Amino acid sequence: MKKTSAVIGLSHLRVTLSESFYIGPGRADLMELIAETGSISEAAKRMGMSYKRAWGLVQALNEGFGAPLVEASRGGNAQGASLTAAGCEVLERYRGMQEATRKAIARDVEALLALHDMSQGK
Amino acid sequence: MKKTSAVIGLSHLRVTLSESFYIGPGRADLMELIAETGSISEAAKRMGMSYKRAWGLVQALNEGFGAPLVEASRGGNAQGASLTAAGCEVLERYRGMQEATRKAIARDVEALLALHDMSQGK
DNA sequence: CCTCGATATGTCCGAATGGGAATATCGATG
DNA sequence: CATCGATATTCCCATTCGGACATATCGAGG
Repeated sequence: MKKTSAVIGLSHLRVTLSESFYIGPGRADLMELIAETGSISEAAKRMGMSYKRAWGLVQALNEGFGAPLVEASRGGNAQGASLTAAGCEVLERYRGMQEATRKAIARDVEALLALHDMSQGK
Repeated sequence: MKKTSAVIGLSHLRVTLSESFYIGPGRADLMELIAETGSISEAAKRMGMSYKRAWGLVQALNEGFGAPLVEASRGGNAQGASLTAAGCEVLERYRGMQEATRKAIARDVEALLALHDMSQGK
């Protein structure tokens, strides 16, 4: 069984911009950790995924968007990764959309939780 | 390659009610088709999935929610499937949340699309 | 020119996913 | 009680996904 986010309410929001690009919770979290740590491998470790998978996601982000969202350089002391300006904006917009969605669906979530509890006789 | 919904903008909204239950676009579509056709197998066919998979999703819905959302009966002329009252409400609420989310993120989606086009020099 | 740390990339393999097909089951109807 | 249509359930197998591991690569600094 795959571990599902324990958050009650909005758990997954995916926004598609084109046939080849979308942004969802996993990609956003990875971008955020890359921004925080300055490293793809460290971000991968903190997300509990392999470097290979994280690197694949970065590829999907960059190639899918058509312009780099994550920039990485190897060698020397400048090695590491960071978000481009476009990457930062995509991430910020996504966080904003998450929050807007939470607010927009809050009442329905409450109603569903009530229905859920009632259906189980709690 | 799995066919991804071609819809630009909101493409996936998943709402988690408990550790064992969530409702997302695929499950909602399946429930809707079951309500329309009165049959799990026909709904599966229209969604382009196997009956087995559809049946598994129905199990996940019913067992995960803790109360039946889809009711099925076999034998006789009453055979078929339909949504329970709770199932109808879950579906309607989900559709409402989808619409509320689309409205809530519309401006951000527009901004991202503009950024996307600009980043590609279009 | 050697080391070091992080990126980049390929290979191998186990787990999970899901389809296809076969089969069993149910129950009203004739 | 035989039929029929749809649900319920079980095998088998191809494909995919991703982890583990091994290298290769880069480039500043000692």
